[in-house]
Amino acid sequence: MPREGQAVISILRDKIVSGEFPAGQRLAEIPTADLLGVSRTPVRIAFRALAQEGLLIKLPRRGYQVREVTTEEISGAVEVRGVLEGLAARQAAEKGLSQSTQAQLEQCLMQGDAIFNKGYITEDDLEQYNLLNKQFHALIIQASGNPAIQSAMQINEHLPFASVNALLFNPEQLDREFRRFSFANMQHHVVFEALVNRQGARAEAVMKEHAHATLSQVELNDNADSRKLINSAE
Amino acid sequence: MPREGQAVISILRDKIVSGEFPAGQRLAEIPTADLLGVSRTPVRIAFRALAQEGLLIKLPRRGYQVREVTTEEISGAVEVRGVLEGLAARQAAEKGLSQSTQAQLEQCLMQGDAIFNKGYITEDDLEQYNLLNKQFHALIIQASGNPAIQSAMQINEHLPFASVNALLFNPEQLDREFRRFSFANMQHHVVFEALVNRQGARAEAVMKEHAHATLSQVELNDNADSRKLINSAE
DNA sequence: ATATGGGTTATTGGATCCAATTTTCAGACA
DNA sequence: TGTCTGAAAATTGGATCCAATAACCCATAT
Repeated sequence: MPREGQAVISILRDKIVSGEFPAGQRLAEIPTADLLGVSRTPVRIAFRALAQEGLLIKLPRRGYQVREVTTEEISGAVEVRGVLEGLAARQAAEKGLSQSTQAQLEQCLMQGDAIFNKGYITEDDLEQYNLLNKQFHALIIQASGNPAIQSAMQINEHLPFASVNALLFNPEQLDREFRRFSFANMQHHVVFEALVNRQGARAEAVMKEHAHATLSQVELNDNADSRKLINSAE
Repeated sequence: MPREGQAVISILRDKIVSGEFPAGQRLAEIPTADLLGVSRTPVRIAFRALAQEGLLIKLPRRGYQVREVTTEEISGAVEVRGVLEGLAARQAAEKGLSQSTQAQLEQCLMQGDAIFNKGYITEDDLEQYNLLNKQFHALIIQASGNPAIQSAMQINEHLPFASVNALLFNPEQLDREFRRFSFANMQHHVVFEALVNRQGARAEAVMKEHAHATLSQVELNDNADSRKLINSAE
């Protein structure tokens, strides 16, 4: 049985978040199907799914359109991520960490320290840190034991630039980025400490603040061309 | 053009949340298509959509299954709703209410007061209050100007019993329910006051607490049979 | 008696066909 | 020249057809 359906969704999602399909672009079924070399059926399903994710908007009788994402929306989504991850941290603290989760979080922290203890960073370092960061956040959401948090974040996570999975950095100012991400790594330590000590409110507050650190408002106003996006595929 | 697609999703969603398709029930495409008198295509799309909403889970090669919703999941979803609506209230307070929004919120409060000033309630009252409640919450989310909040709540809102749109009450203890909902209405007043006075943190805290009030933990442990669900269709 | 293997069946996913509706363009009339 | 009307084209959505694959069952062999 052809099992391309999921692939079509991923390909189209990539083309959207990478900017290959620019914001505002209209997408019809037939040209898209031709482009991907599949029939209209999987494309139709993909369009619906991506519309539900919020990447496309449906124009009645005119197909779909790549959604415009404004900086207001991004900061709104970051704010949402903050409260959701804050909630996850609080619930994880209240519930207590399992042995295994605690060990895995410590592992993340140690590997992060190794990166920043050098005193400088390279692009490769950031790529590696991106994976660690992703894992750290995923572990805490897991540890909260609240599946609704993950569901609620799903939609947000697909918005380009708003996701934890997409670190945005400026390769021309690696020293500044070093300070930024090294600070983020220190915040991870604080969150971890709060989790271990069962300090729910503290964990929540730090995590909420941490959401802003990952994507600072300053970045939003920077020149987009000079930035680089590490978008780890799922 | 046949335009039943959206209807198929709604019908199936109804059958699931109403319990006509009990939790754990397996659903295959062909029997479902026969049942609804449509072809497999719209059913397939509906299954995918409902799976993304979290009402169905996909069993590889075995179709879909109506998802079991545990009380832990419900209270988890209520918690998520709390932080999201809390965020909405804070951002609405920080941003300030528009004239029109303030007027509409006042309208909701006045109509709510009219219901509870009688000193007792009927089932019809609760039905009416359900609409007011829904409108009140929707207005605040709107007023936050943060569309990501709405997106994030979307998934949660489809979980039965966790939604603002579904008030759950016990018609055999209308006096107790009177106290509960009259208290909820008073909380609305406090939220409104905080919003008008631009007290973001206060609005957030009260709203977060208010989420718990709508569906108290006590209710979860009650005998389900004696309760009645008002589920206003969207 | 049980386990394994082959064949049948159930079931999903993609491709194509068909119907319906809207949009758009062109021509005609005011 | 502008506007209105009608027809054609574009496009979506549903139905059906076909292929592929995994589950299931029975038979046979150890």
